[in-house]
Amino acid sequence: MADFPTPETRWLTDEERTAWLRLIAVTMLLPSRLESELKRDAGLSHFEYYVLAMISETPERSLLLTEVAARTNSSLSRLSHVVGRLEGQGFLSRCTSPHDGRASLARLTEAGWAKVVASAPGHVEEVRTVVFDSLEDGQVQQLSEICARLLGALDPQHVLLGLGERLP
Amino acid sequence: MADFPTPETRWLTDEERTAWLRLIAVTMLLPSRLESELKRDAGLSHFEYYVLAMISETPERSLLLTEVAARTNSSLSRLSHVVGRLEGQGFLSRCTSPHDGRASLARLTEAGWAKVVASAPGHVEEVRTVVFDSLEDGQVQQLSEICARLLGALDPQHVLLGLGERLP
DNA sequence: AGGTTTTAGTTGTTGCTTCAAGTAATCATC
DNA sequence: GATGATTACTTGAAGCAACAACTAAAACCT
Repeated sequence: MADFPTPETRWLTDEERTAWLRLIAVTMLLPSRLESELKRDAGLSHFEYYVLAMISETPERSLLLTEVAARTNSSLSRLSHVVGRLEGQGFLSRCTSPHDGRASLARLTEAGWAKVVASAPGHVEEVRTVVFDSLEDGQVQQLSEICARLLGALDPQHVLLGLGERLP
Repeated sequence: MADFPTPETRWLTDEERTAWLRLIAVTMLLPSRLESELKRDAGLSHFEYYVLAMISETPERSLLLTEVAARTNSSLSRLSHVVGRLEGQGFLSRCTSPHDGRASLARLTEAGWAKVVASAPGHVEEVRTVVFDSLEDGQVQQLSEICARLLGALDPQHVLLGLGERLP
């Protein structure tokens, strides 16, 4: 659209272009692969699994919705709908935070915990087959470092990795 | 679910786990970043842009829907809806293939070509800021190689890169 | 204390995606 | 050269996500 005032487009080199096409292909295929594996084996969407798994890793097996939303890069609206569904299926329950009347905690039920325990191995196996089995030893470290740098641009506060607030 | 016959889950090492969390964060954030940039600057979804851009790169500025679907990892159904919309906006037109009465060609209109020309620089700039400006020189090559390996598992036929059929 | 602002979450609408079913042209086979 | 199978797409219904508008609690600010 507004193409004129721009000094000059810095087009991609061939090397960059190839890397880009491959990266974009990965970001298209990887989510849908995980999606269908989880749907088939656990009856959950990847997002639903991710929410349950994240809550399951806390000591109390409960998390503030705001916190879940931040760590999953989801809007509170989306999360509210999804948590409503998961609650309807009996995997978690909502209760108002004792410290803050606005906030609600999502707490895993026994069924929810069981669901995670049952689904995790298959999911990890899938991750292993798709990602790590394909890579040489050194490449895991390389991938990690590269993604860390990309996240520096995509998520400067590192909210998604749950490191949002590291107190001073 | 069926968790028993599995020999033993091969859990992720710490290094792998970190790499995995970062990779998954990237696959969550990168698409939505491109999505909002394109929506804002060009009024297109990333998928719509990708379809137009892919067609624009052919000599005739036209492609079979099947081919587009394969290269974008989209179902024909999804593509049919999207192409319908893009046609409604005047960015492309459909016509039946002369060689195969079942197949249809999507051909860019002048407006469609203009749209791609207008949107591409901003999009490339965004890609550069988010991805390549963050990386050291060697890392572009590393990323490219790593993604190529992942695609080996995700897309063994390399359909997405448009290399599906290399005739004998 | 009172009023504004910010934060946390919910709800409803709109639109895109997926899924299932259907049509029509072509290929394959006998 | 008819019949069955496959391929290429279309269509309609259902579900999920994005967006906007709303409620309510807490924090902030004199």
